Amino acid sequence: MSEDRRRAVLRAIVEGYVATSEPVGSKALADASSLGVSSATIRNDMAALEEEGLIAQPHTSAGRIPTDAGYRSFVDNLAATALHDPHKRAIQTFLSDAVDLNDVVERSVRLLSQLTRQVAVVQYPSLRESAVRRVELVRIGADRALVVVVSADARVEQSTVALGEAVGDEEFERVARELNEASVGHTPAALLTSLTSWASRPGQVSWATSIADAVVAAARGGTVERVVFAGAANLARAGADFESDAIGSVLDALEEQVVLLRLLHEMAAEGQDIAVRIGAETRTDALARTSVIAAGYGPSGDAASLLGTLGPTRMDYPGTMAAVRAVARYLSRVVENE
Amino acid sequence: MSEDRRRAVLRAIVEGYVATSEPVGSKALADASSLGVSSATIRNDMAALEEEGLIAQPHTSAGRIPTDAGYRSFVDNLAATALHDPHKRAIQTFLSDAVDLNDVVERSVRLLSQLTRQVAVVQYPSLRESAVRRVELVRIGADRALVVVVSADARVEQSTVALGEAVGDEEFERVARELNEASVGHTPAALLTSLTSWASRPGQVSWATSIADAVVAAARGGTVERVVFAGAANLARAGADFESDAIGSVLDALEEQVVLLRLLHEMAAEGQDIAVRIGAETRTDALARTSVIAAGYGPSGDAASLLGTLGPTRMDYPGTMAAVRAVARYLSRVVENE
DNA sequence: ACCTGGCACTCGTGTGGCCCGAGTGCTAAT
DNA sequence: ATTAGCACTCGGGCCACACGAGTGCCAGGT
Repeated sequence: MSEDRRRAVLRAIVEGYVATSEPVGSKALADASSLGVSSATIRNDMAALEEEGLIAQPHTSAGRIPTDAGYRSFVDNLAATALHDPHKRAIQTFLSDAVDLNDVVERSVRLLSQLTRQVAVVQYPSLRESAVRRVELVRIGADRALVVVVSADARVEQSTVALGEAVGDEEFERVARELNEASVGHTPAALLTSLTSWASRPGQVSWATSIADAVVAAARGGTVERVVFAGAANLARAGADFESDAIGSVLDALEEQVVLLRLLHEMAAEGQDIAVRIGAETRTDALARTSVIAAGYGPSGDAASLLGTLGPTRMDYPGTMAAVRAVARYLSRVVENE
Repeated sequence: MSEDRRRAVLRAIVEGYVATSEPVGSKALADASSLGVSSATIRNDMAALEEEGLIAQPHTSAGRIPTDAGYRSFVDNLAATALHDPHKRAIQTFLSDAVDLNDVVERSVRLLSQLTRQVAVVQYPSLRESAVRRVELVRIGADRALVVVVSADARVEQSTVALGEAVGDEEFERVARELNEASVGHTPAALLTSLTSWASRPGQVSWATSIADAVVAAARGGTVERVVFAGAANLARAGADFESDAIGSVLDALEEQVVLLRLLHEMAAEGQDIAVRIGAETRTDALARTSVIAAGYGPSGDAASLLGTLGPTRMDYPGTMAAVRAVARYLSRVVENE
């Protein structure tokens, strides 16, 4: 009862079930697969695999399907698969046409959902450590101002501030100048101290604090975590794998962002180049029948943001992982050049 | 055979079917409803309604359900319904906490989807006619610049421009100053002429045209039409009304934006305060089994943007219409004050 | 002219019984 | 350790049947 063959049987079961979505039996395996043994032998192996909890049978007189643990074992014993060439080219052409960061993210998420035929998720690049390049103060009406913060990585964040009193032009200009002096070149962390001291300078205008707060918030703005997703339709298409109200729960979780972000963070913390959560491993009720595959991306080495896919546990893991890896790599490159 | 009673019967059928999602028969109507006639009479009316094409029976021995035309007639004969008080309050509290335009839109779409238990759609306010308030040019690297355009209605649009050559600081500053002089106060339309002449001024730097183009595009940027949606899960929940791959098509259409935008435009063109498209009236294959309810919103009188809901044709039209109307009204108010 | 009670008819759905075959586990032989 | 053979299980498909909801129509009443 060679250990190797048992792994091969498991792999064949996973692949068969993923391909047909029907439980696979020992006979079919013996006929179709390249393991040169009889169905009886395979049955013995299956019994062992079931003992280990890697496969299960839906009813007594049916074939076997992988359990979550079975998929896990399958994934862990997986050699990295190369992406198909046409897919590679698709990524290049798709992403190279993007005009700005939003567009890049938007395109990436669509692309990934098309490549994998799953729900794709891309977290906006988080720009924790980028310094402030410029702060602009623009008047709107007598007692309101628009704060625009441009960061070193070409992100623009904005917010409006109520000044609380009518302010004259010269004063406004002066404050704007001072504000720039106190802000430019600082990271969000440093900003906090430098602007607090600026705002509490003796004789400072009363609305300086509001402005300072707004600048700090805006500079941090890039840190506000957002995810975009695409391909929700693919969930519905894989309908056979869910009862229809389960689809609803999954969609809810997607819109809920928070849940998904927490999960992505946990996965990032594991520190591999690509992370896979299968079924209950997501530790999220709504996602109990789904798997999430995620990879980090970002400027060289610093994979601070995440992207990935979500789909039924019965999915093509090697192919999806290859696509996620590839898109993450290309996206890193694009972000770096921006 | 009074015309009035026939309308009442139709209304009762619609309401019954919407409530129970089961075909309603003559007996049930006679018992439950307040029309004081026997089931036989109702049967006659039903036969007439069926003749008119307003109702149909799924099989011979079943009750009747409304056709698209039946819903249409029902909606057309509808008096405006008031919104429930708790809902009214929900709208107020929900929207008054918003911090900026993005947030307002985001909150609105979620709110609307919760109120109606349908998919909600909000088009970003289109700001065609707002003048440029300020243009900022920021350097990124030696030969790239970030163009930030702030418009009078406090929108910020940005894009990056390749300059094509390394540019010195003083020159850069000078161009930035000139650019502002030539831009500020102009509407996008006026910008086009003023910036073209500026860029073709004798002795002008070679990259002036690229910059000018970027500014014009950014100023127009508010016109880029985008819709956001929320509540896709509600579609899945109403699963009984769709085969599961129909849900997929609808989700595709939602992500496809273009289709939806075209539809919303058509509806806006009809010029009522609220527009309803039922089933095939959407003239979109993917939406053949759904209805769309849309209303315009925007600064007083100028209802230039749209918002609405989308759901199965079997929906609560009066309630949904009331919610759409209410959110449109509140959103108009908010946008006006911004 | 309109409404109503009655009655025959249709047909979709739910139920129970049946068989078939895929797939298994076990055992004995190689 | 592998294989062939065999008895066994059980889910799904099929058929027949009865039930009942709902209809259409007609004749009689107001």
